[in-house]
Amino acid sequence: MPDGTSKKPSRIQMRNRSLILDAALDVFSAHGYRGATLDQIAEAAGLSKPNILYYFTGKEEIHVTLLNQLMETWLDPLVEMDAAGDPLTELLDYVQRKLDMSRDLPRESRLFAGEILQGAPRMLPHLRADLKPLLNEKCAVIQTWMNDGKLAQVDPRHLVFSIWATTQHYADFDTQVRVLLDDDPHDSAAQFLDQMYRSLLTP
Amino acid sequence: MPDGTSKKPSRIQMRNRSLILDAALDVFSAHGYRGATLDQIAEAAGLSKPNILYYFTGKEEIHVTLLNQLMETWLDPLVEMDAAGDPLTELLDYVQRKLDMSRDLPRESRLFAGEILQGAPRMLPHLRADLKPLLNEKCAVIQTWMNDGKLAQVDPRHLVFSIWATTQHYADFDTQVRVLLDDDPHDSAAQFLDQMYRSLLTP
DNA sequence: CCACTTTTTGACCAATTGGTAAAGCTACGA
DNA sequence: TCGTAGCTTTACCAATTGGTCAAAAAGTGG
Repeated sequence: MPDGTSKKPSRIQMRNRSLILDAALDVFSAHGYRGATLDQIAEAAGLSKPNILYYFTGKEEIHVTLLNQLMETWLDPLVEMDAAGDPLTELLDYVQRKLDMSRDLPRESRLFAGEILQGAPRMLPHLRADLKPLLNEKCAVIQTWMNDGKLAQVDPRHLVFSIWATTQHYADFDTQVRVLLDDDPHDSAAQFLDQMYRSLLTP
Repeated sequence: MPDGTSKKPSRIQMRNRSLILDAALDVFSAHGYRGATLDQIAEAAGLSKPNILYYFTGKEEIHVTLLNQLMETWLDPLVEMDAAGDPLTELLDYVQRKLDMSRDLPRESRLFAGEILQGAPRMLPHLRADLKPLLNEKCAVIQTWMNDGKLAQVDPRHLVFSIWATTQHYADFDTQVRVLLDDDPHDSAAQFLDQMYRSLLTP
C-alpha cells in the first residue's frame, strides 16, 4: 500500500491515481455514488479491482477525493470576480465563465449536482466552510456596487443562485436540452444569458 | 397477483399501491434509483418486501410508474399558459407556478432531476413524445407574442430553460440553498424572479 | 358457518458488490 | 546478478439486494 505519510509518490502512483480518479469521475457522474461500482471504475481505468484498492482505501475515499478536488475548481470563477473591476462587466463575465465550465467540465457539474441532490452527505462541511464565506464576501461586493448605483437593486444571493442554476442547467440537464434543441446550445445560451442579466442589472 | 387485466382494483389494492408509491417517491428522490432498496421502500410503506412485489412486478415498475405519473404533473403549469391571455402576465404567472411546485412537490422535482441527470434512461421517450411537442407549441406562442411587440425579443427556448432552471433549483439544490440562506427562500425568490423576468421581457 | 378468493408472510436463492489475503511479478539500485 | 520494495493479480469472502414460492391468514359472498 502506498504510504500516505511518505514524501514522494512514485511516477507510477501519480499515473494510476489519476487514471482511477478520471475513470471514477466518469462513472460517479453518470450513475451517482451508489449506482457506481468498483468494477465499472476498474474497467474504465484499465486496472483490476484489487489494484484500485491498492491506491485507495475504498469506494468512499475515491468519491471524497473527487469532491475535494472539485471544490477548488468550482469556486474559482466566483473567486475571480474582482471588486475593483467594472460591476456589470464583472458579473456578465462571471456568467460566461460558469457557462463555459458547464460545457468544458460537464462531468464535474453532474458529480456536484448529484451530491447536492442527495442532501450533500459528503459535501456539507465544504459548503459551510468554503462556499458560504465566499458567497457572503462576493454578495457584499455586489451590494456595494448596487449601493453605488452601478447596478440595479436586486437580491444578490438570489442573483447568484440564478446564475448557478441557469448555467449549470446546460450540463446537468444536458440530456433534456439535447432532446429539445437541435443545434448546439452553447452559443445561443451565452447570448440569451448575456441579454437576461444585462437587462436585469443595468441600472 | 392483482390481475392487471381485470376491471376493478379492490379498495385494499388502491390503498396499498398508493402507500407503496408514496414511500417509493420518498426513497427514490432521496437516494436515486440505484441507491434505493426495496427494503427501504417496504419499511417506509409499512409493508413487507414480498408484499410490495405482490403489487408491483419489480423495482423498475415502481420507478416507471412514478415517472409516468410525474410527467402529467410536470407539464401542467406549462399547459396552463394561455395564448389568449396577457403575454407578460402569462409568463410571470408561469414562473410563479413553477416556483410553487418546487416548494410543494420537492420530491417530484428531485426524482425528475435525478432521472435526467443520469441520462433519462427511462424518460427519454416521454421527453420526446410529450415534452418536446408541448415546448414547441408554447415557444411558437411566445414567438407570436414577441412578433406582436408584446414582449421583448429573446430566444423562447432558452427563456423556458432558464425558468425551469431557476425555479427547480430551489427544490433540487435545497440543501445548498439552506446552507447559504438563513431564512426561507420562497418569498424572496418569488420577488427576485418576478423582477428578473419582468425586466427581461418588458418590451 | 363455509368455501373460495385475495392478501400477507417467512424462508429461501442467486447475483452483485465492496473488500481481503497472499502469492507472484516487476523495476531498480547495489 | 541479485535482493528488495513496490506493484499486480488470482482466488476468495461476507453482506446486501432483487426476487421467488408455498403456505398461512384474512376477507368475502352465499
